[in-house]
Amino acid sequence: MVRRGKAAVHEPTTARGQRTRQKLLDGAEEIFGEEGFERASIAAITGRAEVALGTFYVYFPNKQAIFSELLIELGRALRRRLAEATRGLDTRLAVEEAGCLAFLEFVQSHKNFYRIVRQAEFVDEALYRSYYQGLAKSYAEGLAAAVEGDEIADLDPETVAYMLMGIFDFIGMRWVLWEGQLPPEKLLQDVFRFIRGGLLRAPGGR
Amino acid sequence: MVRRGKAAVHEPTTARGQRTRQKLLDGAEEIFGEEGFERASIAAITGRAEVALGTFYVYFPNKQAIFSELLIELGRALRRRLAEATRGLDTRLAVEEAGCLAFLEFVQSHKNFYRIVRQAEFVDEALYRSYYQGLAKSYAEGLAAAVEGDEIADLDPETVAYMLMGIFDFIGMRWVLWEGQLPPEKLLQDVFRFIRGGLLRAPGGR
DNA sequence: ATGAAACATGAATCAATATTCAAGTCAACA
DNA sequence: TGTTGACTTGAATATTGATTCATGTTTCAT
Repeated sequence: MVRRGKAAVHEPTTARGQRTRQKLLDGAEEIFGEEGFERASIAAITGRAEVALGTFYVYFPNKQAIFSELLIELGRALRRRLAEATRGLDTRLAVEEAGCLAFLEFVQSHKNFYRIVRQAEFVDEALYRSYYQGLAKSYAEGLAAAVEGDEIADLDPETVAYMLMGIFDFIGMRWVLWEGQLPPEKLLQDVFRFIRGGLLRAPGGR
Repeated sequence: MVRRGKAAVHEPTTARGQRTRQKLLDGAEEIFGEEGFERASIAAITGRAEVALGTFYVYFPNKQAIFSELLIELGRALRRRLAEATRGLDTRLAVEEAGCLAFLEFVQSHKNFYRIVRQAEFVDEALYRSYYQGLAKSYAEGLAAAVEGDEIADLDPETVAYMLMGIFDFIGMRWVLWEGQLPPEKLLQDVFRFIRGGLLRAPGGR
């Protein structure tokens, strides 16, 4: 029999438990997004979730645990969405464009997404890195294949992955986060033109 | 006569005071970088600065004030450095390359820079935005001139500014922050090739 | 129907720390 | 050298909030 230092934190077995746990995750996403990790109090989270304070500790051992779970969940959801949005597209540029749009739309429907990811740098640095490393890795694989197939210029795939993530991140910040809307179509076209130019066989030396 | 709710927080008039205030700013940069705003305690800051706890409140009214001042200082220092590094260059692409390198080097010598900027989103959101908006504005002006002079493709300058900032930000994170070094020359060349491709007259429709 | 798991509750504990303040120390000038 | 304003000190205050726990309540298999 395993002895634990603390009361066991169990996965809920009943439907009621599942619901409560989910309410806590939802509340936490909102509160963390609004206040940031440190200023988010457990009381605020349970308040938003409409459960009592103590209930929190039935499902999570501490504040950091629910945050980390949230980050993992959001990362998974984003990647699922991206895979879905780009499935079956046959040119790399089409993948980029669809992926960019899906990303921006995802952010728009998870406004607290950015803020949670950024907090993560201070809350759970290892997880923060693996979030980006994971994204970059699968991104780079797709790019490497496109390089292989001579579809795009021969640039280091990981480097390109980080550049593209940076572009999307900042465009998302500027428009979705600050203005609450997708960038106007005209600007989105400029984003795509820029990326297209960068990915296609670029001019050689200076 | 102006009445204040609190004891006046004065700028130091003597050299000793100047030194002490600066020690506090330096200590704060380190501690904020290491711990993040919320977890950074005033005691830790004064400890690092080697002054007594109470001394802090002689120079700053509260924790947020020193943080904001730090962000403003760092922003200023970065822009000064960028202006210096790109002064006199005559092609836009040369400006981009020199600016990119100067940025990465700046980050390397101010390791806590990133973390402070990112914390800012939660500590002083207005200042955080104006930090990026200020950078983007002067960036966009340079780009607009290059578009005007038909040196680069006709893309929305502000959009391009955010894309480039995103690229630099992520490359800096991946290499300088995570590896503690500038990207290998080979990768830097790929970054420049990508940017060159994006900025030059990009292929039209798909 | 009923007893045992599961689940829910919120007052109490306990540590951390931002900020204040009353009492010193220093440096320079008259 | 005595005086004064500038500067420094660190103990005391006051609040906040994470976490615990003893006590109810609900669910459901039998």
